[in-house]
Amino acid sequence: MQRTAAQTRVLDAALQLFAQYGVGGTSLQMIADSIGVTKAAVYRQFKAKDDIVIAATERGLGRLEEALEAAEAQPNAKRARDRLLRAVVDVAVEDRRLASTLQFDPVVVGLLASQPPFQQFIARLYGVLIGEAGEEARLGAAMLAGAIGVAVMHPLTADVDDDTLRAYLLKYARRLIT
Amino acid sequence: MQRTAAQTRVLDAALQLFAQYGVGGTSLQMIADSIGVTKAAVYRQFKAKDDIVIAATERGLGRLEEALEAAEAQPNAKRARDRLLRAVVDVAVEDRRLASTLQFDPVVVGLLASQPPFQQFIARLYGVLIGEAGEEARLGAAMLAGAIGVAVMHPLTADVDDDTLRAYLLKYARRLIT
DNA sequence: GTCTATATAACGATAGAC
DNA sequence: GTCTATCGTTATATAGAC
Repeated sequence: MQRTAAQTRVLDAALQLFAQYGVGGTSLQMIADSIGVTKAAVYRQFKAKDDIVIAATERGLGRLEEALEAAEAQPNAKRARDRLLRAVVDVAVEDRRLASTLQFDPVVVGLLASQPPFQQFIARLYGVLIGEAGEEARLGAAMLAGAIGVAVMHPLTADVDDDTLRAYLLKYARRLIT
Repeated sequence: MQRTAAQTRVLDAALQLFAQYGVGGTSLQMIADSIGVTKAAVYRQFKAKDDIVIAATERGLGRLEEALEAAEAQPNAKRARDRLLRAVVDVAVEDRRLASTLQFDPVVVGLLASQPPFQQFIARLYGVLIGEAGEEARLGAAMLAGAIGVAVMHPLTADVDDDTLRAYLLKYARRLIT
């Protein structure tokens, strides 16, 4: 989806506020104030608050789309999984706060559950990461999702630089899904 | 803190709604309706919504208090850590949805950050789990927190029974902090 | 402890001028 | 694309009777 400059400004401000206050704790007034316009100007770009949440999520997950397609085209399952895992870690580290907002915010979770395209995307992601595997593999994947999402924004890791964080995450992540 | 029966009814209803809709998405009207009384009756028990959130969190973390004290009294650091880890996993599994609400809800996180007693409790918890260790141990602990919190409520693990979940969580958890 | 009723503020969202 | 002004709803919270 191609966004105008005004829409991009709204999304940038919204994502920052969502990460800090949660989606439910972020009002359109706060978004408008943060950009320096009125609420009406924001509504001109997105006709409802839900649309802002959805667009923000699309932008966040969009960065994984390319990596997912590449992984699905890779015939070697183990290699596909490893490359996708690397992409997931990259995105999470690069956008530390966004990662946990999208994964854990109750409003985002509830909204995404009602949007089939998102469910399908997530299903494809896990399909590559754990295949059609059994109980133990599913549990490992669930722990992996939480481990990455939380580790990148946890106070304990706030002073860890990106490269180090990436390296450790990959190392431990492989322990969880191998 | 000793609670009256009326206060307990409020907390029970609040926790269930918090887990389902998030704290920000749960109004006092919803809590009152769920109990079958009016808002005014709820305000009689807790003078503000924040107080309900704090009391609910206290009750959730209170179940770890005893285990934490026992662990701190244990001279063998490795054994102390393992016993505390077991208690954390037990509480998380037993109250699957509550665990992630308390850890990840933006409102809870923001509110707890302004309550020194909670910060101290969390610091004590991590103190036993990772000691005064370095970067890698801190990162392992952060991943561990996310892994447990997410795994117990993830759709991928919804059909895994408690005993199996506990066993797997302990097994993988030890891979993260050893 | 619970009720009715209300104060006050903020929310999401829209109309219409510029 | 942004503004002022406003609608209708819901939120937190309180006063006072029973």
